[in-house]
Amino acid sequence: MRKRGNTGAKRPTLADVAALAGVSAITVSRALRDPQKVSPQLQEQIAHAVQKLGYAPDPAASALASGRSNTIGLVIPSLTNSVFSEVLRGVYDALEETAYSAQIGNFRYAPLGEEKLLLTFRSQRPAGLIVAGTDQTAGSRRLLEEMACPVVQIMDIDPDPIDMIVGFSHHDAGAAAARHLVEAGYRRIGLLAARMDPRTQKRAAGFRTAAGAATGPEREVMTPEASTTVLGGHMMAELLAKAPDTDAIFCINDDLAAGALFECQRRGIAVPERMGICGFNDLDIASAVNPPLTSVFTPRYEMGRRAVELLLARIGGAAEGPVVEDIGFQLRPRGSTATKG
Amino acid sequence: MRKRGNTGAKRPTLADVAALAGVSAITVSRALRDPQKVSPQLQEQIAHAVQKLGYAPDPAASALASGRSNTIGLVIPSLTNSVFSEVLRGVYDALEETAYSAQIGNFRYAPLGEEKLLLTFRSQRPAGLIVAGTDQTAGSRRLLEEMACPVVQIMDIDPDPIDMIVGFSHHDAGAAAARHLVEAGYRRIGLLAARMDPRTQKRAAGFRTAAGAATGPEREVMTPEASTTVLGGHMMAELLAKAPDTDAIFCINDDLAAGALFECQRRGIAVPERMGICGFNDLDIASAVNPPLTSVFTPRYEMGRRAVELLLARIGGAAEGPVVEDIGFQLRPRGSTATKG
DNA sequence: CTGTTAGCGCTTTCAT
DNA sequence: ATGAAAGCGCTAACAG
Repeated sequence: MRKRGNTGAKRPTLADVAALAGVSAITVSRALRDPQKVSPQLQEQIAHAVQKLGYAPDPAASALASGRSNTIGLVIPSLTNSVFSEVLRGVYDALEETAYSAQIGNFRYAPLGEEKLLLTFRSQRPAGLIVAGTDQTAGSRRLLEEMACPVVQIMDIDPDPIDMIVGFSHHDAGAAAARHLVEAGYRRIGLLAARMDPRTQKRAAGFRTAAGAATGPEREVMTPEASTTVLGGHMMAELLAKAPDTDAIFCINDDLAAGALFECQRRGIAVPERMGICGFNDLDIASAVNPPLTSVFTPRYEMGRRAVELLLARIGGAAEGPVVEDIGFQLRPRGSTATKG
Repeated sequence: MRKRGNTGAKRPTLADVAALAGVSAITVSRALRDPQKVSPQLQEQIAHAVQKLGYAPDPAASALASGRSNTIGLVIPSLTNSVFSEVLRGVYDALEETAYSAQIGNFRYAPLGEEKLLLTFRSQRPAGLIVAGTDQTAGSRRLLEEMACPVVQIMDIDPDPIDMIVGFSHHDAGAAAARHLVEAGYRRIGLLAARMDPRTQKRAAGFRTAAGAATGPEREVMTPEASTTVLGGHMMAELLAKAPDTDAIFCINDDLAAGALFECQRRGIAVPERMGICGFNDLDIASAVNPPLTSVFTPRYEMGRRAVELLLARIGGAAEGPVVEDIGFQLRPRGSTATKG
């Protein structure tokens, strides 16, 4: 067995490229970062030398010398949640072909995890930061305010962002779901909520406000557990045990909603006639089941993309000052809440 | 509005800590990286100074000086695929509390994307690399072989790994599904496959071999599209159109399988009596639907964890030499293939 | 166990 | 438009 690893040949440096191109290192550096500052003549020679040597800049050296990295930090509470994987996709897509790359920090909903991550990120001198939500701890908020780079909050909206924000109102979204169910004729509406993070709570609060007398604490089933489809089934069962006359439910996300639907099928409870179901996020599964689930679409991919765009604009010199973008949501009525009787 | 960013106060450096603790910089460096090399006395003073100044090491400077970073690179073809998000979770969990952090490279199934990513990673001098699959291009394979760090391939198994490998045989897994369906009494078995990556193809090949005369090309529906539950429904419809007498299907993953089940429900096709369904991966959805779906469980989270463990062991000095770990899979029979009549 | 000396590869002045 | 010198913050190698 051959020994692994590039034991010989040191990787080429700027100096090597410079020597081969017959210029100085700094000229190569410029040609690579800001080509217009170098004559076309030299650009050509340099490009040739880079090509020939297979030169790739050392990001560590660059970061050290310049005091900033090409990293965009992304701070999220979960990796598995499909909501965040869509955001991630948007972020990565928007970063494609730019000089920047993403670094994901996952604090797994740990109370002090976010602060710890921000400390780590700070030492990396990121070019920009994207953080989920508006409910940072005081410590996190201070860290973010003092960060020497632009910051975008996503997933939620707030008139007083740390720096920039792009998201939507979870309160309004919950309220929209409630109004839809009431308009569809349901009068005893339950609530299924898992993973009680701040945004979940806001949706729940909006729902309660708008549903008014059509709902009540006796029709709520909540758990701190992460939501899964299986869990949705269990929670539906629990709700039916404690409030059997419930005629509709708002589920804080589509996994739960799908699970609730399956539980209804098992029990022979007709959806939407005997039980209306409204989910949240409009995942793929929502439109695939029978009947398809009414859900509230949220622009997750777009939020990721947009956050990066805002960052890049600011890095590129856009004026400082708060930016607040409400990206909206969209109630999508489907068979699971088709007007009652 | 206050100007954002830490405009004043430069961040403290090793030298600042050293001065405050009354020692030299290198001693601080050692105390932080390898405490046993420093007397308890000085450790204390240094810890105190670090605390007081809020010192955090600069990873760029460290990487530049030492010639290696604390980054573990992860090269995967997709971020949205729930299979990879579980792997990610395993990787992040295993990295927790270590000095290393993950850097995700997503090449989105682009033909030359992987090579491009590896080039980028190489310039970062990663501490280790995790790559999905065994079907690298010749260029990627060469890059990986020459990488000056340990490399783990995951998701698949191969007797001749680049360096280390942990995964399972997709061929065998596909074969196991086929045998199960045949043993359950099905005789005209179809195949639904999307996103035809190398592992998908191996599962399909294993399925065909083991199903023998119980399947055939006329019962296969394939597409390069990414698989979704909605797509599973469409593909089921297509299969029923071209081979109406099909009595069971193997779906290359659970999203497809769930979609196929829903399509059967829409058409009043009884599962498992008139149509058996076997999925793949054993996602949460598989056990939540009605009837629950037979599926092949794959240890995705565990693969992510184990890959990191192998890397850390090697970094920590474990002997060189190929490592091949077959982590297995597990057929989980459920209602959707309950023995036929 | 602790310190000194050099330098990692790049970018920032400041000249020319 | 190009270059020379200096140094970013840390660690390797060698002393003591």
